[in-house]
Amino acid sequence: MLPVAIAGCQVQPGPFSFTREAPLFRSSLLSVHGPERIGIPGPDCLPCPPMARENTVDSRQEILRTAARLFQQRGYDATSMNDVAAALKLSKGGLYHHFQGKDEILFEIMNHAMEITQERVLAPVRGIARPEDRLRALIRLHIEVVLSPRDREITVMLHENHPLPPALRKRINVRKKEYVHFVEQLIAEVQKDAHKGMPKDVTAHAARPPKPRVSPRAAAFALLGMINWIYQWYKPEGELQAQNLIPQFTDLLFGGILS
Amino acid sequence: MLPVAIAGCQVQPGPFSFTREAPLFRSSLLSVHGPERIGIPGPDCLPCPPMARENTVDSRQEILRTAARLFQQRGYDATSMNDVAAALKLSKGGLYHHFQGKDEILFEIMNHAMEITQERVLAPVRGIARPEDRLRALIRLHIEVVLSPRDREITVMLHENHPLPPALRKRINVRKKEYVHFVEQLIAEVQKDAHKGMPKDVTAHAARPPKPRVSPRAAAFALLGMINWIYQWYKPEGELQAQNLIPQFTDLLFGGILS
DNA sequence: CTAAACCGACCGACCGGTCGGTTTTTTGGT
DNA sequence: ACCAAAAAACCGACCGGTCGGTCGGTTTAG
Repeated sequence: MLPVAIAGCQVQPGPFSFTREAPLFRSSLLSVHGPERIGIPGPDCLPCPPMARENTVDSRQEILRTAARLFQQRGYDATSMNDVAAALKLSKGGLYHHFQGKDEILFEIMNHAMEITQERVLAPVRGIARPEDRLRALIRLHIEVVLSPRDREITVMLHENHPLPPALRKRINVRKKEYVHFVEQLIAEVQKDAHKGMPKDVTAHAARPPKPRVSPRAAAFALLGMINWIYQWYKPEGELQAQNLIPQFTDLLFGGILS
Repeated sequence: MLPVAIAGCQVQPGPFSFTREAPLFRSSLLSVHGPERIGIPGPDCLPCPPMARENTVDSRQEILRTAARLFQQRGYDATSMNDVAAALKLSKGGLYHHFQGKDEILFEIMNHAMEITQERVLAPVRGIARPEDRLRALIRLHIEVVLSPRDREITVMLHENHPLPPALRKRINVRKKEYVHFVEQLIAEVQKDAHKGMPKDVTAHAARPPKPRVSPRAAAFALLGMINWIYQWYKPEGELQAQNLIPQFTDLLFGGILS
Protein backbone atom coordinates (compact mmCIF):
# COMPACT_ATOMS: atom_id res chain seq x y z
CA MET A 1 0.00 0.00 0.00
CA LEU A 2 1.29 3.44 0.82
CA PRO A 3 4.96 3.79 1.56
CA VAL A 4 5.58 4.97 5.07
CA ALA A 5 7.91 7.87 5.59
CA ILE A 6 11.52 6.77 5.51
CA ALA A 7 14.56 8.87 6.35
CA GLY A 8 15.60 10.77 3.30
CA CYS A 9 12.39 9.88 1.56
CA GLN A 10 9.92 12.15 3.28
CA VAL A 11 8.59 15.28 1.61
CA GLN A 12 10.16 18.27 3.31
CA PRO A 13 7.91 21.24 2.75
CA GLY A 14 9.03 24.58 4.08
CA PRO A 15 6.70 26.32 6.48
CA PHE A 16 4.81 27.98 3.66
CA SER A 17 6.43 26.75 0.51
CA PHE A 18 4.36 24.97 -2.04
CA THR A 19 6.31 21.94 -3.11
CA ARG A 20 4.10 20.53 -5.81
CA GLU A 21 5.67 17.19 -6.23
CA ALA A 22 4.47 14.79 -8.93
CA PRO A 23 4.96 11.12 -8.16
CA LEU A 24 7.80 9.75 -10.20
CA PHE A 25 7.21 6.08 -9.70
CA ARG A 26 4.61 3.66 -8.49
CA SER A 27 4.14 4.08 -4.79
CA SER A 28 3.26 0.44 -4.22
CA LEU A 29 6.56 -1.09 -5.17
CA LEU A 30 6.21 -4.72 -4.36
CA SER A 31 6.67 -5.72 -7.96
CA VAL A 32 10.03 -7.19 -9.01
CA HIS A 33 10.36 -4.18 -11.24
CA GLY A 34 12.11 -1.43 -9.39
CA PRO A 35 11.60 2.30 -9.76
CA GLU A 36 13.80 2.29 -12.86
CA ARG A 37 10.94 0.61 -14.68
CA ILE A 38 8.87 3.75 -14.71
CA GLY A 39 11.16 6.65 -13.95
CA ILE A 40 14.12 8.04 -12.15
CA PRO A 41 13.46 8.97 -8.51
CA GLY A 42 13.54 12.67 -7.72
CA PRO A 43 16.74 14.05 -6.32
CA ASP A 44 15.29 14.40 -2.84
CA CYS A 45 13.84 10.91 -2.63
CA LEU A 46 15.65 7.60 -2.63
CA PRO A 47 13.68 4.65 -3.94
CA CYS A 48 11.36 3.30 -1.26
CA PRO A 49 11.98 -0.37 -0.51
CA PRO A 50 9.20 -2.78 -1.39
CA MET A 51 6.91 -3.73 1.45
CA ALA A 52 3.90 -5.94 2.07
CA ARG A 53 0.54 -4.48 1.28
CA GLU A 54 -1.07 -3.32 4.48
CA ASN A 55 -4.72 -3.36 5.31
CA THR A 56 -6.98 -0.53 4.34
CA VAL A 57 -7.28 0.85 7.85
CA ASP A 58 -3.58 1.64 7.91
CA SER A 59 -3.84 3.28 4.50
CA ARG A 60 -6.55 5.58 5.65
CA GLN A 61 -4.65 6.38 8.87
CA GLU A 62 -1.55 7.26 6.91
CA ILE A 63 -3.54 9.54 4.62
CA LEU A 64 -5.20 11.24 7.56
CA ARG A 65 -1.88 11.82 9.34
CA THR A 66 -0.31 13.31 6.25
CA ALA A 67 -3.33 15.43 5.44
CA ALA A 68 -3.48 16.70 9.02
CA ARG A 69 0.15 17.79 8.83
CA LEU A 70 -0.45 19.69 5.59
CA PHE A 71 -3.71 21.23 6.80
CA GLN A 72 -1.95 22.41 9.94
CA GLN A 73 0.94 23.92 7.97
CA ARG A 74 -0.99 25.60 5.17
CA GLY A 75 -4.65 25.59 6.11
CA TYR A 76 -7.35 23.36 4.74
CA ASP A 77 -8.50 25.56 1.88
CA ALA A 78 -4.96 26.32 0.76
CA THR A 79 -4.06 22.64 0.64
CA SER A 80 -5.18 20.75 -2.45
CA MET A 81 -5.94 17.08 -2.86
CA ASN A 82 -3.03 17.07 -5.23
CA ASP A 83 -0.80 18.32 -2.41
CA VAL A 84 -1.97 15.52 -0.15
CA ALA A 85 -1.52 12.92 -2.86
CA ALA A 86 1.96 14.19 -3.69
CA ALA A 87 3.04 14.04 -0.07
CA LEU A 88 1.94 10.41 -0.01
CA LYS A 89 3.56 9.70 -3.38
CA LEU A 90 0.17 8.80 -4.75
CA SER A 91 -1.87 10.07 -7.61
CA LYS A 92 -5.03 11.99 -6.95
CA GLY A 93 -7.05 9.13 -8.35
CA GLY A 94 -5.32 6.79 -5.90
CA LEU A 95 -6.24 9.08 -3.03
CA TYR A 96 -9.86 9.02 -4.13
CA HIS A 97 -9.78 5.26 -3.90
CA HIS A 98 -9.50 5.55 -0.14
CA PHE A 99 -11.65 8.61 0.57
CA GLN A 100 -14.80 9.88 -1.03
CA GLY A 101 -13.66 13.48 -0.99
CA LYS A 102 -11.83 16.30 0.73
CA ASP A 103 -14.70 16.90 3.14
CA GLU A 104 -14.47 13.36 4.43
CA ILE A 105 -10.75 13.71 5.12
CA LEU A 106 -11.27 16.86 7.17
CA PHE A 107 -14.20 15.35 9.00
CA GLU A 108 -12.24 12.22 9.90
CA ILE A 109 -9.33 14.33 11.11
CA MET A 110 -11.59 16.38 13.35
CA ASN A 111 -13.48 13.36 14.57
CA HIS A 112 -10.19 11.70 15.38
CA ALA A 113 -9.16 14.77 17.32
CA MET A 114 -12.32 14.43 19.37
CA GLU A 115 -11.46 10.76 19.91
CA ILE A 116 -8.02 11.78 21.15
CA THR A 117 -9.64 14.25 23.52
CA GLN A 118 -12.04 11.60 24.75
CA GLU A 119 -9.30 9.00 25.30
CA ARG A 120 -6.48 11.19 26.53
CA VAL A 121 -8.37 13.79 28.53
CA LEU A 122 -11.93 12.92 29.41
CA ALA A 123 -11.55 9.23 30.18
CA PRO A 124 -8.59 9.60 32.56
CA VAL A 125 -10.17 12.60 34.23
CA ARG A 126 -13.47 10.84 34.85
CA GLY A 127 -11.59 8.29 36.96
CA ILE A 128 -10.51 10.90 39.51
CA ALA A 129 -12.71 11.37 42.58
CA ARG A 130 -11.81 14.80 43.94
CA PRO A 131 -13.10 17.61 41.72
CA GLU A 132 -10.05 19.81 42.24
CA ASP A 133 -7.74 16.94 41.31
CA ARG A 134 -9.94 16.23 38.36
CA LEU A 135 -9.72 19.82 37.14
CA ARG A 136 -5.94 19.93 37.62
CA ALA A 137 -5.58 16.71 35.65
CA LEU A 138 -7.82 18.01 32.89
CA ILE A 139 -5.70 21.14 32.50
CA ARG A 140 -2.50 19.11 32.35
CA LEU A 141 -3.83 16.54 29.89
CA HIS A 142 -5.47 19.12 27.65
CA ILE A 143 -2.27 21.17 27.48
CA GLU A 144 -0.26 18.04 26.72
CA VAL A 145 -2.57 17.15 23.89
CA VAL A 146 -2.44 20.65 22.39
CA LEU A 147 1.36 20.65 22.63
CA SER A 148 1.82 17.17 21.21
CA PRO A 149 3.72 17.29 17.92
CA ARG A 150 2.14 13.99 16.96
CA ASP A 151 -1.48 15.05 17.43
CA ARG A 152 -1.72 17.54 14.64
CA GLU A 153 -5.41 16.74 14.33
CA ILE A 154 -5.96 18.75 17.50
CA THR A 155 -4.77 22.02 16.08
CA VAL A 156 -6.53 21.32 12.79
CA MET A 157 -9.74 20.85 14.73
CA LEU A 158 -9.16 24.00 16.76
CA HIS A 159 -8.50 26.09 13.70
CA GLU A 160 -10.72 24.77 10.94
CA ASN A 161 -14.34 25.42 11.83
CA HIS A 162 -15.89 26.75 8.70
CA PRO A 163 -14.94 24.45 5.87
CA LEU A 164 -17.05 21.43 6.78
CA PRO A 165 -20.52 21.13 5.26
CA PRO A 166 -23.27 21.81 7.83
CA ALA A 167 -24.24 18.20 8.55
CA LEU A 168 -20.66 17.15 9.24
CA ARG A 169 -19.88 20.31 11.17
CA LYS A 170 -22.88 19.73 13.37
CA ARG A 171 -21.57 16.33 14.40
CA ILE A 172 -18.25 17.84 15.45
CA ASN A 173 -19.91 20.75 17.20
CA VAL A 174 -22.06 18.41 19.27
CA ARG A 175 -18.90 16.76 20.61
CA LYS A 176 -17.27 20.13 21.26
CA LYS A 177 -20.31 21.29 23.21
CA GLU A 178 -20.22 18.15 25.31
CA TYR A 179 -16.64 18.88 26.20
CA VAL A 180 -17.34 22.50 27.11
CA HIS A 181 -20.26 21.35 29.22
CA PHE A 182 -18.11 18.80 31.02
CA VAL A 183 -15.53 21.47 31.86
CA GLU A 184 -18.23 23.86 33.00
CA GLN A 185 -19.78 21.33 35.36
CA LEU A 186 -16.40 20.37 36.70
CA ILE A 187 -15.58 23.98 37.50
CA ALA A 188 -18.97 24.35 39.19
CA GLU A 189 -18.15 21.37 41.40
CA VAL A 190 -14.76 22.77 42.28
CA GLN A 191 -16.28 26.11 43.20
CA LYS A 192 -18.93 24.40 45.30
CA ASP A 193 -16.36 22.27 47.12
CA ALA A 194 -14.20 25.30 47.78
CA HIS A 195 -17.09 26.93 49.60
CA LYS A 196 -17.79 23.86 51.66
CA GLY A 197 -14.25 23.96 52.87
CA MET A 198 -14.35 27.59 53.99
CA PRO A 199 -14.44 28.52 57.71
CA LYS A 200 -17.99 28.95 58.96
CA ASP A 201 -17.58 32.58 59.92
CA VAL A 202 -17.08 33.45 56.28
CA THR A 203 -20.29 31.88 55.00
CA ALA A 204 -22.54 31.65 58.09
CA HIS A 205 -24.15 34.99 57.43
CA ALA A 206 -25.64 33.79 54.15
CA ALA A 207 -28.70 31.65 53.66
CA ARG A 208 -26.67 29.81 51.11
CA PRO A 209 -23.14 30.24 49.76
CA PRO A 210 -22.85 33.31 47.58
CA LYS A 211 -22.32 32.76 43.87
CA PRO A 212 -18.69 32.96 42.89
CA ARG A 213 -17.84 36.08 41.02
CA VAL A 214 -16.73 33.98 38.04
CA SER A 215 -19.47 31.77 36.66
CA PRO A 216 -18.58 28.20 35.67
CA ARG A 217 -19.52 28.95 32.10
CA ALA A 218 -17.30 32.01 31.80
CA ALA A 219 -14.48 30.15 33.55
CA ALA A 220 -14.83 27.18 31.21
CA PHE A 221 -14.58 29.38 28.12
CA ALA A 222 -11.67 31.28 29.62
CA LEU A 223 -9.83 28.06 30.45
CA LEU A 224 -10.41 26.57 27.01
CA GLY A 225 -9.32 29.85 25.45
CA MET A 226 -6.06 30.08 27.31
CA ILE A 227 -5.20 26.46 26.55
CA ASN A 228 -6.44 26.28 22.96
CA TRP A 229 -4.69 29.53 22.07
CA ILE A 230 -1.37 27.89 22.87
CA TYR A 231 -1.20 26.53 19.34
CA GLN A 232 -1.07 30.10 18.05
CA TRP A 233 2.03 31.20 19.95
CA TYR A 234 3.81 28.06 21.09
CA LYS A 235 7.36 27.47 19.87
CA PRO A 236 9.23 24.22 20.58
CA GLU A 237 12.36 26.31 21.25
CA GLY A 238 10.58 28.87 23.41
CA GLU A 239 11.05 29.22 27.15
CA LEU A 240 7.48 28.11 27.88
CA GLN A 241 7.31 24.34 27.66
CA ALA A 242 4.80 21.82 28.94
CA GLN A 243 6.58 21.27 32.24
CA ASN A 244 6.57 24.91 33.25
CA LEU A 245 3.44 25.95 31.40
CA ILE A 246 1.15 23.41 33.04
CA PRO A 247 1.75 24.46 36.65
CA GLN A 248 1.56 28.15 35.78
CA PHE A 249 -1.70 27.86 33.85
CA THR A 250 -3.08 25.72 36.65
CA ASP A 251 -2.05 28.24 39.32
CA LEU A 252 -3.48 31.05 37.24
CA LEU A 253 -6.85 29.38 36.97
CA PHE A 254 -7.06 28.57 40.64
CA GLY A 255 -5.45 31.66 42.09
CA GLY A 256 -5.07 34.32 39.44
CA ILE A 257 -1.90 36.21 38.55
CA LEU A 258 -1.20 37.18 42.13
CA SER A 259 -1.17 33.72 43.71
CA MET B 1 -17.32 55.38 -6.48
CA LEU B 2 -18.60 52.33 -4.69
CA PRO B 3 -22.20 52.25 -3.55
CA VAL B 4 -22.48 52.07 0.18
CA ALA B 5 -24.74 49.43 1.65
CA ILE B 6 -28.35 50.54 1.70
CA ALA B 7 -31.20 48.76 3.42
CA GLY B 8 -32.49 46.10 1.10
CA CYS B 9 -29.52 46.51 -1.13
CA GLN B 10 -26.85 44.72 0.82
CA VAL B 11 -25.60 41.27 -0.15
CA GLN B 12 -27.01 38.76 2.31
CA PRO B 13 -24.83 35.69 2.24
CA GLY B 14 -25.78 32.78 4.42
CA PRO B 15 -23.21 31.63 6.90
CA PHE B 16 -21.56 29.30 4.41
CA SER B 17 -23.43 29.82 1.22
CA PHE B 18 -21.58 30.92 -1.83
CA THR B 19 -23.61 33.68 -3.40
CA ARG B 20 -21.68 34.39 -6.55
CA GLU B 21 -23.32 37.54 -7.56
CA ALA B 22 -22.42 39.19 -10.84
CA PRO B 23 -22.87 42.97 -10.90
CA LEU B 24 -25.98 43.82 -12.85
CA PHE B 25 -25.35 47.47 -13.43
CA ARG B 26 -22.59 50.04 -13.21
CA SER B 27 -21.70 50.56 -9.61
CA SER B 28 -20.72 54.17 -10.14
CA LEU B 29 -24.15 55.47 -11.02
CA LEU B 30 -23.74 59.20 -11.13
CA SER B 31 -24.52 59.31 -14.80
CA VAL B 32 -27.95 60.63 -15.84
CA HIS B 33 -28.66 57.18 -17.17
CA GLY B 34 -30.25 55.10 -14.45
CA PRO B 35 -29.72 51.40 -13.82
CA GLU B 36 -32.33 50.58 -16.43
CA ARG B 37 -29.82 51.68 -19.01
CA ILE B 38 -27.68 48.60 -18.51
CA GLY B 39 -29.83 45.99 -16.87
CA ILE B 40 -32.57 45.11 -14.47
CA PRO B 41 -31.53 45.12 -10.81
CA GLY B 42 -31.49 41.74 -9.14
CA PRO B 43 -34.52 40.74 -7.10
CA ASP B 44 -32.76 41.42 -3.82
CA CYS B 45 -31.27 44.76 -4.75
CA LEU B 46 -33.11 48.01 -5.39
CA PRO B 47 -31.35 50.46 -7.65
CA CYS B 48 -28.77 52.43 -5.68
CA PRO B 49 -29.32 56.16 -5.84
CA PRO B 50 -26.65 58.14 -7.64
CA MET B 51 -24.08 59.74 -5.38
CA ALA B 52 -21.04 61.95 -5.62
CA ARG B 53 -17.80 60.20 -6.43
CA GLU B 54 -15.89 59.83 -3.23
CA ASN B 55 -12.17 60.02 -2.73
CA THR B 56 -9.98 56.98 -3.08
CA VAL B 57 -9.40 56.60 0.64
CA ASP B 58 -13.08 55.94 1.23
CA SER B 59 -13.14 53.47 -1.67
CA ARG B 60 -10.32 51.52 -0.19
CA GLN B 61 -11.95 51.61 3.26
CA GLU B 62 -15.19 50.30 1.84
CA ILE B 63 -13.40 47.49 0.07
CA LEU B 64 -11.47 46.57 3.21
CA ARG B 65 -14.65 46.53 5.32
CA THR B 66 -16.46 44.31 2.88
CA ALA B 67 -13.48 42.01 2.39
CA ALA B 68 -13.04 41.73 6.16
CA ARG B 69 -16.67 40.70 6.56
CA LEU B 70 -16.32 38.00 3.89
CA PHE B 71 -12.95 36.78 5.18
CA GLN B 72 -14.47 36.49 8.65
CA GLN B 73 -17.49 34.57 7.37
CA ARG B 74 -15.79 32.17 4.97
CA GLY B 75 -12.07 32.38 5.59
CA TYR B 76 -9.49 34.13 3.46
CA ASP B 77 -8.57 31.23 1.18
CA ALA B 78 -12.18 30.27 0.60
CA THR B 79 -13.09 33.82 -0.41
CA SER B 80 -12.23 34.81 -3.95
CA MET B 81 -11.53 38.24 -5.36
CA ASN B 82 -14.63 37.66 -7.42
CA ASP B 83 -16.60 37.21 -4.21
CA VAL B 84 -15.29 40.48 -2.84
CA ALA B 85 -15.97 42.31 -6.09
CA ALA B 86 -19.50 40.90 -6.27
CA ALA B 87 -20.27 41.99 -2.74
CA LEU B 88 -19.21 45.50 -3.69
CA LYS B 89 -21.10 45.35 -6.99
CA LEU B 90 -17.84 45.84 -8.78
CA SER B 91 -16.04 43.85 -11.41
CA LYS B 92 -12.80 42.12 -10.53
CA GLY B 93 -10.93 44.51 -12.77
CA GLY B 94 -12.47 47.41 -10.87
CA LEU B 95 -11.32 45.92 -7.62
CA TYR B 96 -7.79 45.64 -8.99
CA HIS B 97 -7.86 49.34 -9.72
CA HIS B 98 -7.83 50.02 -5.98
CA PHE B 99 -5.60 47.21 -4.71
CA GLN B 100 -2.57 45.52 -6.17
CA GLY B 101 -3.72 42.08 -5.11
CA LYS B 102 -5.39 39.83 -2.59
CA ASP B 103 -2.32 39.83 -0.37
CA GLU B 104 -2.48 43.58 -0.02
CA ILE B 105 -6.11 43.49 1.02
CA LEU B 106 -5.42 40.97 3.77
CA PHE B 107 -2.35 42.86 4.91
CA GLU B 108 -4.26 46.16 5.10
CA ILE B 109 -7.06 44.48 7.05
CA MET B 110 -4.61 43.05 9.55
CA ASN B 111 -2.65 46.25 9.77
CA HIS B 112 -5.87 48.14 10.36
CA ALA B 113 -6.73 45.68 13.12
CA MET B 114 -3.42 46.53 14.76
CA GLU B 115 -4.27 50.23 14.36
CA ILE B 116 -7.59 49.61 16.09
CA THR B 117 -5.77 47.82 18.89
CA GLN B 118 -3.31 50.69 19.17
CA GLU B 119 -6.02 53.36 19.25
CA ARG B 120 -8.73 51.62 21.22
CA VAL B 121 -6.65 49.61 23.68
CA LEU B 122 -3.02 50.65 23.99
CA ALA B 123 -3.38 54.42 23.80
CA PRO B 124 -6.15 54.72 26.42
CA VAL B 125 -4.40 52.24 28.69
CA ARG B 126 -1.08 54.08 28.55
CA GLY B 127 -2.81 57.10 30.05
CA ILE B 128 -3.64 55.28 33.29
CA ALA B 129 -1.22 55.60 36.15
CA ARG B 130 -1.93 52.67 38.45
CA PRO B 131 -0.79 49.38 36.95
CA GLU B 132 -3.75 47.41 38.28
CA ASP B 133 -6.19 49.95 36.81
CA ARG B 134 -4.24 49.83 33.61
CA LEU B 135 -4.52 46.05 33.40
CA ARG B 136 -8.23 46.11 34.21
CA ALA B 137 -8.80 48.68 31.49
CA LEU B 138 -6.78 46.69 29.00
CA ILE B 139 -8.89 43.61 29.63
CA ARG B 140 -12.11 45.56 29.22
CA LEU B 141 -11.02 47.37 26.07
CA HIS B 142 -9.53 44.28 24.46
CA ILE B 143 -12.73 42.29 25.09
CA GLU B 144 -14.82 45.13 23.70
CA VAL B 145 -12.74 45.22 20.57
CA VAL B 146 -12.97 41.46 20.06
CA LEU B 147 -16.74 41.56 20.60
CA SER B 148 -17.33 44.56 18.36
CA PRO B 149 -19.52 43.61 15.39
CA ARG B 150 -18.05 46.52 13.49
CA ASP B 151 -14.38 45.58 13.90
CA ARG B 152 -14.35 42.42 11.87
CA GLU B 153 -10.69 43.05 11.07
CA ILE B 154 -9.86 41.96 14.58
CA THR B 155 -11.16 38.42 14.19
CA VAL B 156 -9.67 38.21 10.70
CA MET B 157 -6.31 39.12 12.17
CA LEU B 158 -6.70 36.63 14.99
CA HIS B 159 -7.58 33.83 12.66
CA GLU B 160 -5.61 34.34 9.48
CA ASN B 161 -1.94 33.89 10.22
CA HIS B 162 -0.64 31.75 7.45
CA PRO B 163 -1.85 33.25 4.20
CA LEU B 164 0.32 36.37 4.13
CA PRO B 165 3.66 36.19 2.31
CA PRO B 166 6.60 36.16 4.73
CA ALA B 167 7.60 39.81 4.37
CA LEU B 168 4.10 41.06 5.05
CA ARG B 169 3.48 38.53 7.81
CA LYS B 170 6.65 39.65 9.53
CA ARG B 171 5.40 43.21 9.71
CA ILE B 172 2.19 42.10 11.39
CA ASN B 173 4.03 39.73 13.70
CA VAL B 174 6.31 42.53 14.90
CA ARG B 175 3.25 44.51 15.99
CA LYS B 176 1.71 41.45 17.63
CA LYS B 177 4.92 40.81 19.56
CA GLU B 178 4.95 44.41 20.76
CA TYR B 179 1.46 43.98 22.09
CA VAL B 180 2.28 40.72 23.85
CA HIS B 181 5.34 42.36 25.35
CA PHE B 182 3.32 45.31 26.58
CA VAL B 183 0.84 43.00 28.29
CA GLU B 184 3.66 40.97 29.78
CA GLN B 185 5.38 44.03 31.28
CA LEU B 186 2.10 45.34 32.59
CA ILE B 187 1.39 42.06 34.35
CA ALA B 188 4.91 42.11 35.80
CA GLU B 189 4.23 45.59 37.21
CA VAL B 190 0.95 44.50 38.70
CA GLN B 191 2.57 41.51 40.34
CA LYS B 192 5.36 43.68 41.70
CA ASP B 193 2.94 46.25 43.10
CA ALA B 194 0.89 43.53 44.69
CA HIS B 195 3.95 42.40 46.60
CA LYS B 196 4.77 45.92 47.71
CA GLY B 197 1.35 46.19 49.20
CA MET B 198 1.58 42.99 51.21
CA PRO B 199 2.05 43.11 55.01
CA LYS B 200 5.70 43.01 56.02
CA ASP B 201 5.41 39.81 57.95
CA VAL B 202 4.65 37.96 54.74
CA THR B 203 7.71 39.13 52.81
CA ALA B 204 10.24 40.24 55.43
CA HIS B 205 11.85 36.84 55.63
CA ALA B 206 13.02 37.08 52.03
CA ALA B 207 15.97 39.01 50.73
CA ARG B 208 13.67 40.09 47.97
CA PRO B 209 10.05 39.32 47.06
CA PRO B 210 9.63 35.76 45.82
CA LYS B 211 8.77 35.26 42.21
CA PRO B 212 5.07 34.84 41.63
CA ARG B 213 4.08 31.35 40.71
CA VAL B 214 2.70 32.57 37.41
CA SER B 215 5.31 34.29 35.27
CA PRO B 216 4.28 37.49 33.47
CA ARG B 217 4.92 35.82 30.14
CA ALA B 218 2.72 32.81 30.85
CA ALA B 219 0.05 35.08 32.29
CA ALA B 220 0.18 37.32 29.22
CA PHE B 221 -0.31 34.40 26.86
CA ALA B 222 -3.06 32.99 29.03
CA LEU B 223 -4.86 36.34 29.15
CA LEU B 224 -4.60 36.87 25.40
CA GLY B 225 -5.77 33.31 24.85
CA MET B 226 -8.85 33.61 26.97
CA ILE B 227 -9.81 36.90 25.35
CA ASN B 228 -8.88 36.13 21.76
CA TRP B 229 -10.66 32.77 21.89
CA ILE B 230 -13.92 34.59 22.51
CA TYR B 231 -14.42 34.98 18.78
CA GLN B 232 -14.60 31.21 18.47
CA TRP B 233 -17.54 30.69 20.83
CA TYR B 234 -19.24 34.04 21.26
CA LYS B 235 -22.89 34.32 20.22
CA PRO B 236 -24.74 37.66 20.20
CA GLU B 237 -27.78 35.86 21.65
CA GLY B 238 -25.78 33.95 24.26
CA GLU B 239 -25.94 34.62 27.98
CA LEU B 240 -22.33 35.81 28.11
CA GLN B 241 -22.22 39.38 26.87
CA ALA B 242 -19.65 42.13 27.23
CA GLN B 243 -21.17 43.56 30.41
CA ASN B 244 -21.02 40.31 32.34
CA LEU B 245 -18.04 38.78 30.58
CA ILE B 246 -15.64 41.64 31.29
CA PRO B 247 -15.93 41.58 35.10
CA GLN B 248 -15.79 37.78 35.22
CA PHE B 249 -12.70 37.52 33.02
CA THR B 250 -11.11 40.30 35.04
CA ASP B 251 -11.88 38.59 38.34
CA LEU B 252 -10.60 35.32 36.97
CA LEU B 253 -7.29 36.81 35.99
CA PHE B 254 -6.79 38.57 39.30
CA GLY B 255 -8.23 35.97 41.63
CA GLY B 256 -8.81 32.72 39.81
CA ILE B 257 -12.02 30.71 39.71
CA LEU B 258 -12.39 30.71 43.46
CA SER B 259 -12.34 34.46 44.08
C1' DC C 1 -9.51 66.91 -22.87
C1' DT C 2 -7.53 64.30 -19.21
C1' DA C 3 -7.70 61.39 -15.35
C1' DA C 4 -10.02 58.24 -12.56
C1' DA C 5 -13.02 54.52 -12.10
C1' DC C 6 -14.67 50.80 -13.88
C1' DC C 7 -15.71 46.56 -17.17
C1' DG C 8 -15.36 42.10 -19.21
C1' DA C 9 -12.75 39.09 -21.95
C1' DC C 10 -8.89 36.65 -21.37
C1' DC C 11 -4.59 34.29 -19.51
C1' DG C 12 -2.20 30.21 -17.54
C1' DA C 13 -2.74 27.53 -13.69
C1' DC C 14 -5.15 24.86 -10.72
C1' DC C 15 -9.34 23.17 -8.25
C1' DG C 16 -12.37 18.89 -6.67
C1' DG C 17 -13.68 15.05 -8.63
C1' DT C 18 -14.45 11.18 -12.35
C1' DC C 19 -13.38 7.45 -15.26
C1' DG C 20 -11.42 4.06 -18.05
C1' DG C 21 -7.77 2.07 -17.77
C1' DT C 22 -3.09 -0.66 -15.77
C1' DT C 23 -0.59 -2.84 -12.15
C1' DT C 24 -0.25 -5.39 -8.12
C1' DT C 25 -2.03 -8.45 -4.72
C1' DT C 26 -5.04 -11.98 -3.19
C1' DT C 27 -7.61 -16.10 -3.67
C1' DG C 28 -9.02 -20.53 -5.09
C1' DG C 29 -8.44 -24.53 -7.91
C1' DT C 30 -5.45 -28.00 -9.75
C1' DA D 1 3.98 -25.09 -6.44
C1' DC D 2 1.72 -23.06 -10.14
C1' DC D 3 -1.71 -20.56 -12.57
C1' DA D 4 -5.69 -17.96 -13.70
C1' DA D 5 -9.29 -15.09 -12.17
C1' DA D 6 -10.86 -11.67 -9.14
C1' DA D 7 -10.17 -7.87 -6.23
C1' DA D 8 -7.68 -4.04 -4.61
C1' DA D 9 -4.71 -0.35 -5.35
C1' DC D 10 -3.26 2.78 -8.18
C1' DC D 11 -2.58 6.02 -12.51
C1' DG D 12 -3.18 9.79 -15.60
C1' DA D 13 -6.08 12.06 -18.78
C1' DC D 14 -9.94 14.56 -18.50
C1' DC D 15 -14.09 17.30 -16.93
C1' DG D 16 -16.31 21.82 -15.93
C1' DG D 17 -15.32 25.34 -13.21
C1' DT D 18 -12.72 28.81 -10.77
C1' DC D 19 -8.55 30.94 -9.24
C1' DG D 20 -5.43 35.44 -9.06
C1' DG D 21 -4.29 38.61 -12.04
C1' DT D 22 -3.86 41.41 -16.70
C1' DC D 23 -5.19 44.31 -20.35
C1' DG D 24 -7.39 46.97 -23.74
C1' DG D 25 -10.96 49.01 -23.68
C1' DT D 26 -15.49 52.22 -22.03
C1' DT D 27 -17.70 55.31 -18.90
C1' DT D 28 -17.71 58.87 -15.70
C1' DA D 29 -15.83 62.79 -13.25
C1' DG D 30 -12.88 66.76 -13.00
